[in-house]
Amino acid sequence: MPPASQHALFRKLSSIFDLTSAEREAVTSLPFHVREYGPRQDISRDHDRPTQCCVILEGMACRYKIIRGGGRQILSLHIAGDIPDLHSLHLDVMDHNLGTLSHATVGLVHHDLLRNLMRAHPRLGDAFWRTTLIDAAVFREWITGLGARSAFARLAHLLCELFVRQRAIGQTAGFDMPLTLTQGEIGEALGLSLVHVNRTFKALRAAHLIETHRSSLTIRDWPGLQFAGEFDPAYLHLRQQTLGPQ
Amino acid sequence: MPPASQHALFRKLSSIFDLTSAEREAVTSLPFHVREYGPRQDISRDHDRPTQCCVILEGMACRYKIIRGGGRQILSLHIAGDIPDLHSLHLDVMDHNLGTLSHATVGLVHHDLLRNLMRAHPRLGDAFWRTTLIDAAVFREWITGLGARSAFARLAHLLCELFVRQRAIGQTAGFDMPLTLTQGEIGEALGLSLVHVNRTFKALRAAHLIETHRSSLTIRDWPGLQFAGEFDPAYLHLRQQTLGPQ
DNA sequence: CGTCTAATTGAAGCATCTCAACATGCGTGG
DNA sequence: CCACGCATGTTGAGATGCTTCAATTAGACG
Repeated sequence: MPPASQHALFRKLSSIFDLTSAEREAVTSLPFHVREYGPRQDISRDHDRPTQCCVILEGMACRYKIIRGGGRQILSLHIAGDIPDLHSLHLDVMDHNLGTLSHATVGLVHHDLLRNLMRAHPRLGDAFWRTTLIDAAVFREWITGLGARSAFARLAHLLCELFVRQRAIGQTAGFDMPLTLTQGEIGEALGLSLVHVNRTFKALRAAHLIETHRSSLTIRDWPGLQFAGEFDPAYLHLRQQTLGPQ
Repeated sequence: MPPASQHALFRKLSSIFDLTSAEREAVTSLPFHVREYGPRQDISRDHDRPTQCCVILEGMACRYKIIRGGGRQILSLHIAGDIPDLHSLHLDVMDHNLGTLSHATVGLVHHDLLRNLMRAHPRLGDAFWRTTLIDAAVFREWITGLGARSAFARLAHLLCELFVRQRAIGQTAGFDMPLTLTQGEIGEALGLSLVHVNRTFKALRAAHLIETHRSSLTIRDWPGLQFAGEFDPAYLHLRQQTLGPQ
């Protein structure tokens, strides 16, 4: 149980509520099995019956579904601290795939151990439940974007969400954030073609809202970008302090 | 605590796992406050901080968000047995609205009572958690439809979902099901204009997949409709027997 | 440097939207 | 029981946001 793994999970839960020292101890002593994945590898697949959950420790992963015709729809993006298959604790069969986007390190924990932890510490159980509820809140926001917003607003919104979530785990510097997703992957998430994502990036740049670099992005006009994306971070249900300055 | 309310909630939980007699007793003795709503009334609103949860006993409700410009995006549809604001137990602030579509009867239960129930019966707690996870699974499927499927497939999929869910609670007769949603409301759910929903209905009829009546719909070709909508009921995570014959 | 992946741009096509008109059905009051 | 009014459903025609196909450029890495 390496320090990095404790750190990511502990930070995640702390970003949600205050742990007592007993709870902290219990989480910290959870035995993880650490595993490395290359980019574009599946962690678990549609129809699988997982027996463990994974905490992302490093890198980026996504949930996705395969569409008839060969394409895929990305359902959510996951960064360090996320537990993207926590639902498998109570939903036996996977109804989607979970895979990496970049190189990633994950910590694997057996379902039984998590169940025991939650029985012994009901408040921790509630905190884990809460993380799955926040997941659902993010899904709702994505539905809204896909159903009712233009490509311009959708992309702006996605960038806002990534910025706030990455800032909450200390991965941003000022208004710079890492962005290793390809435009094709962003298209798979936003339900847009690669070509149109490219044109939409161009439009966001032309509106002086962002600057793009190789594998990072700078927000030039944060209020403007939020407005363009109709972004209100409330749906992320972060504690006030994790929203950070600005 | 009228029999109808017990019935809907009990059936819901039974459709998810086997209750012991003690658990059954505990659920059955939950004190509900029954309330009636007219069509198109809000049960709770964005930014509210609910102190109770509602079980739909009769009628239809939906979650929705208001979009800049006045439109709205419907996020999910809810029928008898659903607890569409169960998330408020752990997410203080509503990030969307919850309103009725038709006339509806709901049973209200205070958060505290639910929390006590779950502390006393952890397996019931898991069952409630599971219902919110199934909600999230439905969101994922909607994201897939909105992001990657044509209007034709989206509408077919929605009808399949409504059919299976209504059949699971005994609201269908053969291949007939009630359908009180207006085409405008369906458009708000599918991210389509009212006009295009109308044309898509016409196309589904022309393909001999469905027949439409005033406030009900008959599925003429169930395998065909499922194929058209790329519908696989696995994401609803129903127990096998509630999937019923066929 | 050559090779590979990702980003960029142009041009034509199409799914879906908007605007507008009209039809149908149902409830209500006279 | 009929007549009106309102909500819902239906259809036509033109506009547009996004897609697809195709080609080119730029960057990263051995």
